Amino acid sequence: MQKQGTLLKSPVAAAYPTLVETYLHIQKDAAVETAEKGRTLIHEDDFADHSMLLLDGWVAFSKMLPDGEIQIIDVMLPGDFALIGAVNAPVAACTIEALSDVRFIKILPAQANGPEVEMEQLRSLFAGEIVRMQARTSELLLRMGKGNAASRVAYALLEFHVRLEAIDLSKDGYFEFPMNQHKLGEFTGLSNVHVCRTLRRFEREGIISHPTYTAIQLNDLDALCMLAGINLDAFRHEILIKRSK
Amino acid sequence: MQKQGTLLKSPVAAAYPTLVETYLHIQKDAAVETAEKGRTLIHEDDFADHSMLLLDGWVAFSKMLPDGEIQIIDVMLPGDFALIGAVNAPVAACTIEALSDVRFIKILPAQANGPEVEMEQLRSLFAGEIVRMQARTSELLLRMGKGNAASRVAYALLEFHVRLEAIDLSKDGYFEFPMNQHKLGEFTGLSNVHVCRTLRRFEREGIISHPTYTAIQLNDLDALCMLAGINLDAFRHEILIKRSK
DNA sequence: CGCTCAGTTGACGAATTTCAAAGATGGTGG
DNA sequence: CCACCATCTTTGAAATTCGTCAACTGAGCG
Repeated sequence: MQKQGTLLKSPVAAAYPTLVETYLHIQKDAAVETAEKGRTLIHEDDFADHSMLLLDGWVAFSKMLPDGEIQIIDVMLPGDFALIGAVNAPVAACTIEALSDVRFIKILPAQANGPEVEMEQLRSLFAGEIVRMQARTSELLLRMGKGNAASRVAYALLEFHVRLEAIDLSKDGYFEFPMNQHKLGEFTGLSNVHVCRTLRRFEREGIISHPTYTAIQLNDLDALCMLAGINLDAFRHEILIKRSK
Repeated sequence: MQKQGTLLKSPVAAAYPTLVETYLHIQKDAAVETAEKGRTLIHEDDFADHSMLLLDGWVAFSKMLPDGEIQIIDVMLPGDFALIGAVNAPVAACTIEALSDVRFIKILPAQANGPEVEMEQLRSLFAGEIVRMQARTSELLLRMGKGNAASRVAYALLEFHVRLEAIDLSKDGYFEFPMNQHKLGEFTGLSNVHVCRTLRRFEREGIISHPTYTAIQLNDLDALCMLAGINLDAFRHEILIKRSK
C-alpha cells in the first residue's frame, strides 16, 4: 500500500490534478491496490457497492453471454473514475479485468457522499466522469448497432487516441496499445479474423501502421474520423474533461 | 405547471415512493414539465448540465451517425432518473425524445449536491438509478455486439416487461408498447424489416402475441429468456431497485 | 530446435440489409 | 358513413457483410 506522496508523483496526478488530487486531499489515507495484466478484479453479478479510481494502466468492463461470447462495454484509462455499484444497486453489471498492470483506488459510498464542502466538489467531478463514461458507451453502442466493421475499428482507435492524448500518453497518433486483436474484437463486436482484415486494410491504405507489437501509430486522423463518422472537436467536448488549468 | 399534490397521486409515486417522494420532499416546488409523443426534448451536443426524473410515459435516448442511421441507447420508463449532463461535462451525448406523452421534472446540479441529510439520501438513490441505467446499457451493448436478431428482440421485450412489471404497468406479460417496429429496430440495431420477421417468427411459435396495435403480450417468458440468454432472477437483481417497503 | 500463441489469408456459408411491392390500419374531411 | 391518405406492417428476392473453418506464417521462449 502506498500513500499520497507516491500518488502525486504519478503522471496521472500531474496530468489530471483535479480529480485525483481532490480525492486524495479528502481521503489522505487512500489505499492504492495493484493488479497485473490479465487479472480479473470483479466478476459480473458479484456484490459491489463501491466505485473505482484508476491511477495507472488499462481496465476493461465486459459482459458474457451464456454461449461464452464476450463484449467489452468500456475501457478505463489512467485518471478515470467509474461507478461499479451503489448502496441501492449492489451488483456489478460487468466483469472488470486488468488489460495491463494497473494501480487503482477503491472508493466506498460513504467516502464521497458526505456533507463536507470538499466532497461536494468531488461529487461534481465524479458526476462529470460518469457522464463521460455514458457518452463513450453511447458512441460505442451507436456504432455497434448501425456501423460497419471499418467504422467500429476506426472509432475504437480514435477513442483511445483522443483520451490518451489528453493525458500525454499518445503523441502524434502514437501510443502503447495493450489489447490484442481478439480483445479489440470483443470491444468492437467483431471476430478476431475480421479485426485483422480491417486493420490490414487500414495499414495498406496508409491510415495506420504498427511500429511495434505493443504500439500503434495513427497516420491519418481525418480518414479515421471519416470512417468512424466523428467530428473530432465535438467528440473531444463530449468525452474529455474541461481542463481547469 | 403542477405541484406536489398532483404528483403524489400519480401511479408512479405510488409504485416508487422512495425516489420520487424523496425528491419532492426536498424540492417541494418542483416544476413538472410535459411533452407530447414524438417531441424532441434535447438534441445531441446541446448544452446540458442537468438531470431528469421521469414521472409518466416513455422517453428514448438516441444517437445518430452522419448517414442518418439512428441508435436508441436507452429507454426511460416512469420513475426513472437519468444524468444528462454535469457541470464538468455540460454536453448532452444523446438526443432525448418522448416516445409517448410524458411528464417529467428537470433537476439542476445544485438541487442534489447540497450538504443536507435528505440530499445525501437522495444522492444515494440517484447513484442506484445511474448504476441500473449503466447495467441496462451494458446488457444492450452485449447483445448488440454478440447476439443475433432473435436474442436482441427477445432481450428488448423482456427488459421492458421486467421493468414495467415492477411498476404495475405489465401484468401477466401484457403491456402497452408505444414503439413501432422501426423504433424497435433503432433500439435493437436491426432494420425494421428484420424486426418484423423476428416478431412474426415469435408469434408463429406462440412466444408472443399482439392483441392490439399498441400493446404486446409475452406468452412464454422462459422461451424469451432462453433466446435472450437471460437468467430472469439475476436480471431483476441487476436492473430493478430493491424495494424498501 | 520445437512449442505455443497471435496474427494472416482464402474459401465458404449464414445472417442480415436493401429494394420493391403489396396489405393493413387509423385518422381526416367531405 | 365513406373515401382517401399517410403510416405502419408484411412478404419475397437479391445483394452484402461478416463469421466460421482451416491452413499457414512468424515471433517469442524454454
